[in-house]
Amino acid sequence: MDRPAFLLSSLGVQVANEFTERLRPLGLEPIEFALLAHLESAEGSSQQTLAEALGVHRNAMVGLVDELETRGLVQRHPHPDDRRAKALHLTERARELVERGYRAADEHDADLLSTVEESERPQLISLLRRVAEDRGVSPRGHPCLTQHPGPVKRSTTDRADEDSR
Amino acid sequence: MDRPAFLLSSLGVQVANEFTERLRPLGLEPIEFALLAHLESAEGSSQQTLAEALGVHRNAMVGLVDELETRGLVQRHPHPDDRRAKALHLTERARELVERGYRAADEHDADLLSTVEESERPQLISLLRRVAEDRGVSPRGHPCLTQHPGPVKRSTTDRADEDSR
DNA sequence: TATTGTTATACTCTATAACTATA
DNA sequence: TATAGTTATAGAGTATAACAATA
Repeated sequence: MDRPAFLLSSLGVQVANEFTERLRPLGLEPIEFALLAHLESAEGSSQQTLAEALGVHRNAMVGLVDELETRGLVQRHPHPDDRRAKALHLTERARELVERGYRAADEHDADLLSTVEESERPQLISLLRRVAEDRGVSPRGHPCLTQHPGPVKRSTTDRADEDSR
Repeated sequence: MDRPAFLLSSLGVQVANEFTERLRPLGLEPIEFALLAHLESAEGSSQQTLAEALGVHRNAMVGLVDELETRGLVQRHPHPDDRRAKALHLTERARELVERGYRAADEHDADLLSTVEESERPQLISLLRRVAEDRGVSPRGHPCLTQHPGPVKRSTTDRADEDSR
């Protein structure tokens, strides 16, 4: 099966699964790593803001933060500008985990490229980036694995014009 | 984010979602198309055999076949060699759908490659195939979208060596 | 009146076990 | 005793709606 679409999607799922496995020893799910990593460069964000950045619903963010707070990785502080909101902060332990997560990602990348000639790597990356940009790939996370596919616009009137059945 | 792993996984999920959308007008889910397409080249297979080929559990296969049978796309005949088994057969309508599905896949592939120079396409495909082969990507379907991730080997003793919490 | 965080509920999916009829 | 297909049930995950506090 040399179809580009087939290759890309099965390879993509495989790679996402591999990353999940590399994160497992750190005790992090991909969405949790994404949350912590994003928070690291936006310390003090509100849950709402973070939720939008990660593409999860604010209701789901509650449970996510609950879990990470229980594990001592994030803290909810009062938000300086808005008394309704919580300002999220990373703990020292979380910062270490994020660093280890990035290192895992580096190792993963190196492993992925190991079969590709050094000289071909820039081209592969540039081709992938070009295709991804062309399709407007959102720089979010791994919707597949993080199980936050977003509202699947399949409202009432859908399935209307299907021709089987 | 130019990490190969990140590019590959987000692009893969995107591409898989696009294919799902292209299949929608045919009234087929990816797993259903996979089932019909596979059956086309293995007419008369038992549910068990097909289930293994597609990477779904035999229990799940029942509902899948039920649905397709209701829609008049597959038929359960008595299996010539084994009275316990059902021999699955495609209807004429299903054959047309499979052809349209393949055509949708062709269009999708063409669209994917439209931003890539004609001269670069063979190399892109060969690179992807090389990486995929190196990782032992199973030639199955789109586990992500078909929602059949298989048993997630996360047995009792798992999560033992996690270091957070 | 709108927004932030929260909780509760309903819904969808899937994994498991158990049953039957055959082998 | 094992296997093919089936069914039922429980569990996980997610989406939706509704609420209190604040803007």
